[in-house]
Amino acid sequence: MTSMEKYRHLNIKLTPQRLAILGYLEGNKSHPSAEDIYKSVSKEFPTMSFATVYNTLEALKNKNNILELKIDPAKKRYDPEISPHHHLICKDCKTIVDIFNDFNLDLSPDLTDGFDITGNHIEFFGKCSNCK
Amino acid sequence: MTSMEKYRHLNIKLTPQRLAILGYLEGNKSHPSAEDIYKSVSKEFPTMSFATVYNTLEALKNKNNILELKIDPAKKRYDPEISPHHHLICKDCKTIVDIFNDFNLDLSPDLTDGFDITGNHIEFFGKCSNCK
DNA sequence: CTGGCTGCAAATCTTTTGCATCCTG
DNA sequence: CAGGATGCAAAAGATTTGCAGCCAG
Repeated sequence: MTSMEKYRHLNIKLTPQRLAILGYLEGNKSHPSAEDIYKSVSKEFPTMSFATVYNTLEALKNKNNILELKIDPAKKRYDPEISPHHHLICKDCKTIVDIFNDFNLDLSPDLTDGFDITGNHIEFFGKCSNCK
Repeated sequence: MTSMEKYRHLNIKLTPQRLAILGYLEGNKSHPSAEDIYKSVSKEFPTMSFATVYNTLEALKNKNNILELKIDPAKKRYDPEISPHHHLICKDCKTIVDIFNDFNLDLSPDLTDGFDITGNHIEFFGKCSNCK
């Protein structure tokens, strides 16, 4: 299957830049920032601009093909793993690891202040083996 | 008890500006941003600067007197409630509500990639009664 | 007294936007 | 061939920093 075929279902224009970004994200477990993506894809496309990176990330987010993570207050990070999961983050080096455990997080309605709850996400924090 | 006495244990210099910020935060459940704090305290101290707000928030964070929330990617928000709790956020208006439920979030060590886990935080998201 | 704090302004960093040109569908 | 995408540069926001003068302890 060509990459064009693989991503046709996204219904977005598949430019070479976008295919390069999609290729970089595919199976990527590093939870990269926009700058990480820019730096990597720039090697292949030296004229790549940040606007294109952000534009593409926005499009992919709207198509539910990636998640935008708020875990690092300094910058957004992106996750191509869209099945429900949680995250474990190193307080020192900000490494992020996926956690696929299933937890029961039901809330009794009297605690939810009238909200309709549509989802949840757990952030575990600690220190990774490298930083210990 | 004067506010001086109330905050002496923080072991930071208690300037009038800092006391005003502490007073604004005391019992505040709105999870304000630095700008919210600046706007409010500026009424009392028209020469207040953002540097002082950030400086004070940084000091309080280091003294474990407030939490810095990453819930809103656009800006940091601060929480004077430091006992362990979780948050419920409205995807539309970004209102944040505290959730004091206790959840069992143990992770088997084979999932934690060698991390020492020191804490966790659950973010519930949904739509508040106002935005529905 | 003196080291930490304040206020102001400039700098930094991430993300967004305007616009002319380009190219996918 | 039209509308969306690209690249560049400038703008926008939030946060940080440098520094001279100030004041709480």
